Amino acid sequence: MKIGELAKRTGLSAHTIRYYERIGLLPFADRDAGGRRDYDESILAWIAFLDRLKTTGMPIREMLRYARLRAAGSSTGPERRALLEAHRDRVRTHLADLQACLLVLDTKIGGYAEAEKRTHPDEQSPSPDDGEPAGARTPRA
Amino acid sequence: MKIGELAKRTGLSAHTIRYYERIGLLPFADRDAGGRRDYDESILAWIAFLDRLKTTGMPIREMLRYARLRAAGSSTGPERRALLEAHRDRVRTHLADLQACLLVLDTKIGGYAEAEKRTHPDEQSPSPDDGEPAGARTPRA
DNA sequence: GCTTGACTTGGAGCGCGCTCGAACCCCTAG
DNA sequence: CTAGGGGTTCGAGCGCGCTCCAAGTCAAGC
Repeated sequence: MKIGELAKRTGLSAHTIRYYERIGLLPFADRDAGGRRDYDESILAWIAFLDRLKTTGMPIREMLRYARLRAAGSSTGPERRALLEAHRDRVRTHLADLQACLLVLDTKIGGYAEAEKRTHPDEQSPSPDDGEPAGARTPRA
Repeated sequence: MKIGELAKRTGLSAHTIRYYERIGLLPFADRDAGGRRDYDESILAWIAFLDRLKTTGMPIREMLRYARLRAAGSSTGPERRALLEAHRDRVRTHLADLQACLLVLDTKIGGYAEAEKRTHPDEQSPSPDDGEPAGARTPRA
C-alpha cells in the first residue's frame, strides 16, 4: 500500500504520515524500488491505536515514549502498562469533568429555551442569567 | 478585587486574564485611581462559565462569538442558544468517542496485566499483541 | 525618603501539532 | 515520447492559546 492509499484509509494526510515517521511515531517504512514507501496492512492497527491515544488527549511526546518502549522489547511491558494506566486515569477524570460541564450546559440551554417560551406569548425577553457581563462593554473583539 | 487575587481565585494567571481582556473574552475592567484593574465578584461567574466552555473544548474564537452575542443584548438569545446546542452536540459526540477509547484502553491494559501474571510463575513474557510495529526499527526518535 | 512588590502597557516568543512549498524523481497511459 | 499524477526530501510557516519580557507607574511599610 502506498502512502496515498494509507492516507485515505486512516484519515491522516500523507504529510502527516511522513511527519509521524520523521518523529518516530511510525516505524521507518519499507521503500519500493523507486524509493517510495510501501506499507503493510499491519500498520493500520498501530495507527488506529495511536488515533485512540490522540482522541483521548495524549500528547505526541508520550505516544513516542510508548512507541520506544514497545520497540525496546517485551521486558518493557510493565512500564507500558503503567503508562497506559496513568493515561486512563487522566482520561477518566477528564470524562467526569466533561459530564459535569454537560449538565451545566443543559441547564443553561434550558434557561434560554424557557426565555424563548416566555417571550412568544407576550413579546418580552427576560433572558436567563448566567453570569455573563451584563450591560457589557466588550472591547476590541 | 485586584488582578492578582482574581488570578488566585480562578486559577488563571494574571497574564492570561489580561490576554482575555485584550481579545474581548473578558469585559474591559474598571480601573482604580492608579489605573489598576479592580474586579467585581460578578466576574467570577463569567470566568467559571468560560472555563466550562474551555474544558469542553470550545475554541476561543467561538467563546468570543458567544460573548459578543451576549453583549449585543437579549435579542440574541436564540442565536446563543443555538450556539450552545451545537457545542453540546459536539461534546456529546466526543464523550462517546472517549468512552469507546476507554474500553479499548482497559482491554489493552488487561492484556498487559495478564502477560505479567503469566510471566511471574515461569519467567516468560508473551506480551499482548496490539498492532504496534513488532520488531520495530523506530528511527530518529 | 526609599524600598518592595504588585500592577501597567506593548509586543515578542513559545510549544504543540501539523501543513505546506519547492524542487526533484519516477511510473504509467495515451 | 510526453504529459500527468503520484511519490521523495528538506525546511519553512501557521494557528492556537497562552507566556513572558522590558520598562515604567504606583501604594504601602520601614
